[in-house]
Amino acid sequence: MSLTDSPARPNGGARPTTENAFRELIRTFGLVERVMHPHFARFGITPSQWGVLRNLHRAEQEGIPSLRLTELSERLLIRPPSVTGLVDRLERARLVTRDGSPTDLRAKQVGLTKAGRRLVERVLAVHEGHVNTVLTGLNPEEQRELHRLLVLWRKHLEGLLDGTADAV
Amino acid sequence: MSLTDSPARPNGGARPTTENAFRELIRTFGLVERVMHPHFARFGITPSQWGVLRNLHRAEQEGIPSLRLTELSERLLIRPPSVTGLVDRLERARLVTRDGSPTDLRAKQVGLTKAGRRLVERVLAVHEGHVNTVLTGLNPEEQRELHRLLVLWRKHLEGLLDGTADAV
DNA sequence: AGCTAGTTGTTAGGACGCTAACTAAATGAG
DNA sequence: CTCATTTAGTTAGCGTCCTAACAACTAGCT
Repeated sequence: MSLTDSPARPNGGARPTTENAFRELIRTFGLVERVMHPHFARFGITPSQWGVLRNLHRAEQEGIPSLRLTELSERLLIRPPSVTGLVDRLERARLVTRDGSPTDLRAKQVGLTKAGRRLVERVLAVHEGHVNTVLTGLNPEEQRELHRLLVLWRKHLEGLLDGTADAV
Repeated sequence: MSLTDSPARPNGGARPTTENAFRELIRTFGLVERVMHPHFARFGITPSQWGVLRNLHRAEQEGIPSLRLTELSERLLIRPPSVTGLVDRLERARLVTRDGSPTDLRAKQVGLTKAGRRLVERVLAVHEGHVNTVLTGLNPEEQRELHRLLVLWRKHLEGLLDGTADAV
């Protein structure tokens, strides 16, 4: 993906344009990805696959044994065709099952297998520690502030997307 | 890539784990991408392709008429094989040229075509305005603060990547 | 009941990123 | 000079995401 525009480029010491926060987000995201990828690779899965497993696991803990593809799509913020492929690979790895729903013959119910559940628990056992490592560059107050600003920005972006089909 | 883990999930008002800033970064990034993609699509290019064109244009303005593939790879923070594909498509679209270097027969010099240069200038004419729109959700001070925190975090992540081959 | 309209998921095809493995050329040590 | 090593770029193959188009099914209106 990479919306990357250019690297640090000293900028000759001139006008720090409003574009800086923007670029920094993109670069930081790339790094977070690079740091997290090997973390999950140790368990034989990708970050995206973890998203699916984690959501199924959470649902289970709320007493919901399986989720529909559309439901997963909404939770993961990706389109249904992407979920299809993701679930294909997880199914092939025997980590999830995909069964037709009895009440709605179009829908598919995706659920964890025993192996899938075990994997999630193994990952969770070290996950929080790892996320903390990733975030220790900021103290708790900075983390809260960063979170606050990102939420603020995100709300604004959501407004942009909802409002404009494609206004300049 | 979507490191997506799950959506807002009210969290029942309980322990706001340190993971929040983390998740918010991922979600905000996804939105930035969704907002920027159509912006570039209007010009028939993708955000990644813009990265190439913009860097070539910047180089030209510094008196450097072309960049090598490796140089592009470093500036864009992506691996050489990805640059190959990117340049392939830009070449097919007649926006850049790829010529062998006379001094080093292995190297390829990538440069803007006339059409590529025109396109960059057309994009630049509206680009800053668009970036500003994207960022108006935050006032200037908030933008600076967000930038500061992201840089802080990024430095930390870079340390993690340099230091550990794969420590837990 | 019957027909239209909307939903659910899939397939097809494209772009982007990665690693691993390879070719061709430059470099450098003996 | 020659041979081993390093560097530049490409190819092959995988995983992720997207849009467009489609099949199958549901639902709602008459």
